[in-house]
Amino acid sequence: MKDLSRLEMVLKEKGYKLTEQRRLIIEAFNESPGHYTAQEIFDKVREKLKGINFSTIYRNLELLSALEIINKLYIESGISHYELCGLEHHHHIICKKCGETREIDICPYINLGEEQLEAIGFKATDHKFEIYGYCSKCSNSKQ
Amino acid sequence: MKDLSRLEMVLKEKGYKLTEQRRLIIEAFNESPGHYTAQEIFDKVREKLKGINFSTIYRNLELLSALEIINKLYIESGISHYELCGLEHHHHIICKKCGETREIDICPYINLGEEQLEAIGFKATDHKFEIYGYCSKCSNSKQ
DNA sequence: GTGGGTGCAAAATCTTTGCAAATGG
DNA sequence: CCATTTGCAAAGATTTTGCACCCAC
Repeated sequence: MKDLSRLEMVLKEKGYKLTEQRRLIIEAFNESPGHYTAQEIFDKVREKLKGINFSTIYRNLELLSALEIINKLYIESGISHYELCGLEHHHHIICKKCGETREIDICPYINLGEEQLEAIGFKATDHKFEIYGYCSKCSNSKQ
Repeated sequence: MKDLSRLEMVLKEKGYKLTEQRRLIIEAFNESPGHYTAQEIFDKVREKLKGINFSTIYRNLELLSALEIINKLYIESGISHYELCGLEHHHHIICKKCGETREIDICPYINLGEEQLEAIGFKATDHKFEIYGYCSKCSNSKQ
């Protein structure tokens, strides 16, 4: 369990308040590492605070992304996923058939020459690497 | 301009028909390389076939993705983008402030050891690499 | 107290689906 | 011909917004 002091600090610093709802949203992420949709976070938080509203979830996921407390991922289809920042850095492999997503700890960014980015004045802060294919279950029964 | 023979073949092979709508969708991609939203493709095609319907666009973008004629990208927020397959292989850098997307020809996959994938029986077919950060315009005026 | 935050309801946006009519092979 | 495809209309899913009330500071 990650402590909440950093969260409190970042919020206060920028003039945001530490509400019950915000604490519970972070808590939801803390309880099990991984990436979740807004819906999943909503469900988790509602177990503890039944009155919570969907718009509160969205507003805060957006805020927490802007504050770089969580990361917004665009893994699948049209649904945004979110994960806590500062987890061990990882990427994803995604099965094109069954949709299963797994984490891998290969990170190609390390070996990357950044000359091309520097040349155009781009300041990289973050990156995403995803490998698509067929998992062991699906590559056998592949159509 | 890419010729359409490959498209025709792939469609026929699987029992799909080469309709005016499908030709125009591919034509829209061919006219200028890049990644487009369903809306953008709809607008482009409608210039030539005013009766075309949005659901036709979506159904065919989905079909063409499944046939690996186009690629579905999840670059920004909740909006799917599509691009022709078989363009020179490239990846994207995306400005977190203004949303500008540029192509880069860095590909980290080449240097990648695949042992970890082989170990779990994952057959990779495809990958995506995206770098987020601030473009030269935005990194100056960054808040 | 006061400005930011929340719940609620409603709308906006993006995408999918069912069905009858049209059409490509 | 006839299975596939389309247009249309409607619904579904996800996300955003306006507003009155509430609460953390």
